[in-house]
Amino acid sequence: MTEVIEPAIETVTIDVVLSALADPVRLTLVRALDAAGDWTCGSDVLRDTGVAIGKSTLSHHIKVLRQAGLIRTRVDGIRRLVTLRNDEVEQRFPGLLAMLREQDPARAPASTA
Amino acid sequence: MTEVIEPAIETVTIDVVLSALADPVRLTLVRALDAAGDWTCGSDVLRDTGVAIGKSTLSHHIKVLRQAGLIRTRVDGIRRLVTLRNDEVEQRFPGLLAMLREQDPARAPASTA
DNA sequence: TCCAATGTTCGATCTGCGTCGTACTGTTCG
DNA sequence: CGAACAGTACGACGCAGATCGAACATTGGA
Repeated sequence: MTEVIEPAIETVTIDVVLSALADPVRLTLVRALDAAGDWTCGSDVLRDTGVAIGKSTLSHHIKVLRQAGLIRTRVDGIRRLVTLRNDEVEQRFPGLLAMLREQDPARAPASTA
Repeated sequence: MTEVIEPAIETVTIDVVLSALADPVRLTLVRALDAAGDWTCGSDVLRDTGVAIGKSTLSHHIKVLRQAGLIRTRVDGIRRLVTLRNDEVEQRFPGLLAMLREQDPARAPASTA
């Protein structure tokens, strides 16, 4: 009941997903949520990633990601918690999240030699 | 020797690929090249897909796709032939091209019921 | 009830980039 | 050599979207 509306995963098209992921800020957010693996406060993600944007801009990006079917928002008292729709995205677009995880600048690359 | 310079597939990042595929025209071009499966003249792709853009714009998009490591350009006499770097892209980003092929509006969707 | 905290919405601004037209390059052929 | 063809390079224009600040909404607690 405390979930913000989001599209069913079957109705999500790859076109919209690609547009959503094309922005560097949103890509960072998705990667951070993927790394967190659990419900996370939006502003906490901002702090963790070091992305410097206003709260209205963050709200905008979260909205885009949610409408693209990539994340889910849950109302928890005073704050909104967000999470990656991991399994659903994996089911609809197999391997997509793995591609984002690879070459993530926030994680230490394998070839640091 | 008659190949236009292109990045090695290992140096291609998912970020750049996502940005390249975020544009609807470029997405159409990639899908058309994927469907063609062989060296194709750029202007022929335009005609086949029905995309209405000027030739300088087409040249721009082809350049973006090539720099993103997705396509290859070969000089053939007076014209330039382009092709998808199918195997390399599949190796680096497994499943990516399949995602684009699915839900391709140019191909008849499976569920036309 | 009043206030603080978190996030959304709205309007305005500004930058990036998709688009076009023209000029230019390179190739083939007469 | 010169003309026609295919594409590239470059500068300019316009629009979509990223960003911000301020006002508003909602919840929790004092």
